[in-house]
Amino acid sequence: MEKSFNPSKFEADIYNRWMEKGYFKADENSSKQPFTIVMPPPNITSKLHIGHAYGISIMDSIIRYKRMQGFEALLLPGTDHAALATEVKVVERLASQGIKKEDIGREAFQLEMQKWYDEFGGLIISQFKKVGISCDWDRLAFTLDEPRCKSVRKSFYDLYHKGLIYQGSRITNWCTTCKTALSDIEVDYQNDKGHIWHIKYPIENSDKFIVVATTRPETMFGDVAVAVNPKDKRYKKLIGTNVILPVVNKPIPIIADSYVDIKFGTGMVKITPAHDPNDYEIGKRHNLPLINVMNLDGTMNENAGKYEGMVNLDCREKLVEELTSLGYMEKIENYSHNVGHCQRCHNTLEPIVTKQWYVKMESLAKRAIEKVKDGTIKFHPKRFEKIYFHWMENIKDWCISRQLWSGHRIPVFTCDKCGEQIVELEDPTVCPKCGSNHLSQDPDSLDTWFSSALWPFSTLGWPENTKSMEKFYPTDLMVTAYDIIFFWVARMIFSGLEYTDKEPFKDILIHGIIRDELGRKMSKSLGNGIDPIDLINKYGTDSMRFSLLNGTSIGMDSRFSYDKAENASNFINKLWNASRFVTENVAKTNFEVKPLTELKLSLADKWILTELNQTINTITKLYDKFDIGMVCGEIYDFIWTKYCDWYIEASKPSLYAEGEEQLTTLNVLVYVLDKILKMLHPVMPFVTETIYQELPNHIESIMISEFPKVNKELNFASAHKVMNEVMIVVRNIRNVRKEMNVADNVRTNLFVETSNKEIKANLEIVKKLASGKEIELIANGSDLENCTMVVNDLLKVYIPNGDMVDPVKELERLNAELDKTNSEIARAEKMLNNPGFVARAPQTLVDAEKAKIVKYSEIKQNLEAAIQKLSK
RNA sequence: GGGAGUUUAGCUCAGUUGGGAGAGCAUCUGCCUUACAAGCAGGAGGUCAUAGGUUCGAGCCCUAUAACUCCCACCA
Repeated sequence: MEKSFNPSKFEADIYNRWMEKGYFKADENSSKQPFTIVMPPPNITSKLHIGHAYGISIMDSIIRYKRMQGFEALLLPGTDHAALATEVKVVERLASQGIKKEDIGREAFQLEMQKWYDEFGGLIISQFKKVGISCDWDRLAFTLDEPRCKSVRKSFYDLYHKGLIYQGSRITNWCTTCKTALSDIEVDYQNDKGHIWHIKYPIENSDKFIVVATTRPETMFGDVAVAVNPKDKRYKKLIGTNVILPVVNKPIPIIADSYVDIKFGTGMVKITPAHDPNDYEIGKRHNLPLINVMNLDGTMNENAGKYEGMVNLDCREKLVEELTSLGYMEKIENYSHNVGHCQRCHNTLEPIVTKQWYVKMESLAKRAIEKVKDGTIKFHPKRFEKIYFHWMENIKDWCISRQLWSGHRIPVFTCDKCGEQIVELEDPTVCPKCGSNHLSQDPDSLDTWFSSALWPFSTLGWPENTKSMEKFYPTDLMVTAYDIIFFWVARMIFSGLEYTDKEPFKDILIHGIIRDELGRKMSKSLGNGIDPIDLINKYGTDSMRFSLLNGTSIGMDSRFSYDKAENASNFINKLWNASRFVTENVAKTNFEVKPLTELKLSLADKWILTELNQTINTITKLYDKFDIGMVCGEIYDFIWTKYCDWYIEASKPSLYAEGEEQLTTLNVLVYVLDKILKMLHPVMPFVTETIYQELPNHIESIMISEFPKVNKELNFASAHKVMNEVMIVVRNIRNVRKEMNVADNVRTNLFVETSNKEIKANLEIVKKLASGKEIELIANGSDLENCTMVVNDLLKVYIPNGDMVDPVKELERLNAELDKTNSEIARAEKMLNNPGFVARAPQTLVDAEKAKIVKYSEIKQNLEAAIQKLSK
């Protein structure tokens, strides 16, 4: 093995070999139990970002674990066309060349979209491969490809004919830049600073006036009433009278509606049903007309009189001037309030009444709620259920039409002659009602989330009854960030239940987002984004994965820092060097693999094997809980602290001996390393594969090896306990040496007094760990002069002081030890003297406290004897 | 306005059903000990946000308070 691990040298080759061998493929004809994760398809809007890398690292770790456990593991990859988001990008790109999409027309524009998809789709896939994900590339899906078009068509067809899709005119959020309607959740609210204008509306046939406040004065051309609260005593008399709309000079009635807040502003609200959702509702209740004053591009229409054709904000400015000059302006105040913005282009949205397609949500939502309530679908962490329920229980009909040229076109055809609406699985050519062949298709596209909602089953071949559907559906796990619970998770759930009659997945793992070092969201405008590919180039894929995963807990955000990447990199170096140590010693000897049960194991061997079992047990549970963050921490500790710091050091004496002892130790070293690599492989696929290939008994690839299981034959509880005590003594000896200012490179003789057979048989281990020069077993150390003593209940170790130790200091140290021991005894006694504790605490705990008293009393005696001797 | 989350070492965060406060980084001391100085060994550093309560026992459970973060709603 080389001196250090060089990721860039190995990774691409290893990945290609895995692909060539077909390890990533999932076989629908397999008899193994399936485990399926369908990957959330990234938008092909640009390249991979760190959030993708994080999510996919979680998924890949889980899928590799399941594969090693013998599941037919499928990680299904794909990409999303993200109609609006991508269209915005393509429009921007064309604009930079001075081209408008209208200039080139729908068909040519779609070619531009295709160009974009080809360019970035390929890039994203190659980047995913760099992250090392083991997905079945033969199944690569795209939300806009042929099979997915069929799924979309079928689902629309079904919903339409069940009467769950309808067309209606109502007020919707409209982006005047993107020139499309948006669904409610595509609106981002921002607190914008603006003004609130207080405008006088004269009362008809009177010289008095009322005052209404508005943040959008230009909408007054659409005013059809002024509303007051029916309980508002100030205005009771005015209800039913008219006010004159200034500039327009039209009478509108004062109406009563409980929606109006008496305390807010003047308690009078101008009602503009065509441009405000609340006014729209009030208008409906009072049968008021709708007066639309705006064109879809944000300019004013004929209802704005002389302002027709003017952009709304210009109109606002001019109108305010006119109102002021005519004396209608009461006052203008600064005002900040939440304003809806387009999620994609960030432009201010205008609520406008348009004709759109909607999905009726009530029945769909009901079932989707039930399946989470009854535990068929589980959220991890569970608290995200609440967010889901809240949204589902208050859901409004879903606006699915978008006035875009990209994405899935709405498959509704209308007969130009008789007006018949036709929705079929294939494009119709003649009208089934009148036979006319003059049919026109709805010009609009579907919300991109309409196709995303079908993803868990459209990717498996639905609506065809494929073998893959049979084998892998319902899928097992969905892994995604909390920010798309509404957009995606909720919609997949009701869609899956509606179309396939099954839940689309059993478990949903919700992860947090990766923030920057200061805890800020990564964003283009802040320029604080971290490119995962840069990280891979600098630290390697395994380090990147580990730095994103280690120490995270599910559902929680985490901060990225280069320290973490450094730490991961150091960890790999540690593992690499430990492996080098093992394999080089294997190479030096006549190594042969032997079953460990046939070997005479040392105390340290038994200890590490018992620790290994415990770690396997813990890690398996953590993987099963999808808690990859803890998996990383647990295995990090096992490798670094247990295997390297203790076991490898303890193994050296017998390793440098020859014969049976050496062979045994090497076998244990190799055995444990093999398990380590396998446990770590799901998280760090490349370095583990590289090292694994150096092990003497390896198979073709670690990827297809079996995940470690607890081996009960290799559990040594009592040896484990003894070794733990030895370790405590060793630590104490090291501690004493420090206190006595013994340099680390100075070795001292050690005299050991013990009745424990295991310790007697493993003195070399103690010598090695405690920097001993020579070690000798003695029957009774009380005769030894001028020694420092370290005690435990199992053994006493005497260190001859030589000239360098100050007896006064040693006395101080022993007294401090004694104090500590006394306080331990006092603590245990206090607990045992508490009748409540003895009566109510579990017996094991009570016994443990009693045992402590015995143990520490023995230590106390030894310390007191030593102190007495030294004081003489 | 409604809801959720967070608050633990200087920093980033773990902490399983309540049973002696943990890691990484940073810091201090000593070591080039034949895997690793990207390392080893040993320290120091905490009123677990605050105040109550339940309990033999609370970082963990309950109640209130404070600060920060996020989501939903969108009062002109």
